[in-house]
Amino acid sequence: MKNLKLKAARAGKDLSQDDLAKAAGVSRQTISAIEKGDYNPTINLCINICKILGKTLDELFWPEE
Amino acid sequence: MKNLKLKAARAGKDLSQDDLAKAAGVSRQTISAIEKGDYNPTINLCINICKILGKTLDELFWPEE
DNA sequence: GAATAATGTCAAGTATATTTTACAATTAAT
DNA sequence: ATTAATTGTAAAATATACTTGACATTATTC
Repeated sequence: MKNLKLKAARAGKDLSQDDLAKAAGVSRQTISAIEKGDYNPTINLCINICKILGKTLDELFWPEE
Repeated sequence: MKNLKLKAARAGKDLSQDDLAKAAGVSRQTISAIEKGDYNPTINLCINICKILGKTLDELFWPEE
């Protein structure tokens, strides 16, 4: 399941995957994979991404029903 | 930094580390290490733990100031 | 106070998150 | 239509989450 909330939040800050990756200190592929939804990032990375995008864990990473 | 919120939530459900570990499908050492704070679990595991304990990511895993 | 349950911790192994490099596909700008 | 920027994706390597097994220590309970 894709993470569209992350994609939207990133777009809302006008950041490319590469911009966000650099800000979060990971590779672009990692951001791409998280948005694509086929993997399971660590919570510290999620927290880092949330802080950069001004969102909370629940807003970006809590699964829909 | 210890995760005391997790420890408290677990105690609130009267579960041992081993009980929670089994419910979450991980080893007791993993739960111990998360509570002790010296590592960085995956978000899927965090979500799983939250569901078992009836809490949200923000309640258990968002860092204090 | 002995026995049992719960927890801390360590070392060695396995699974998997993440990187690097690289190229193809799509979108936006000129 | 071309160029540049953004994104999808894949293979091989590296870092690290997580397991297993084992023992020590701290509560609990009898």
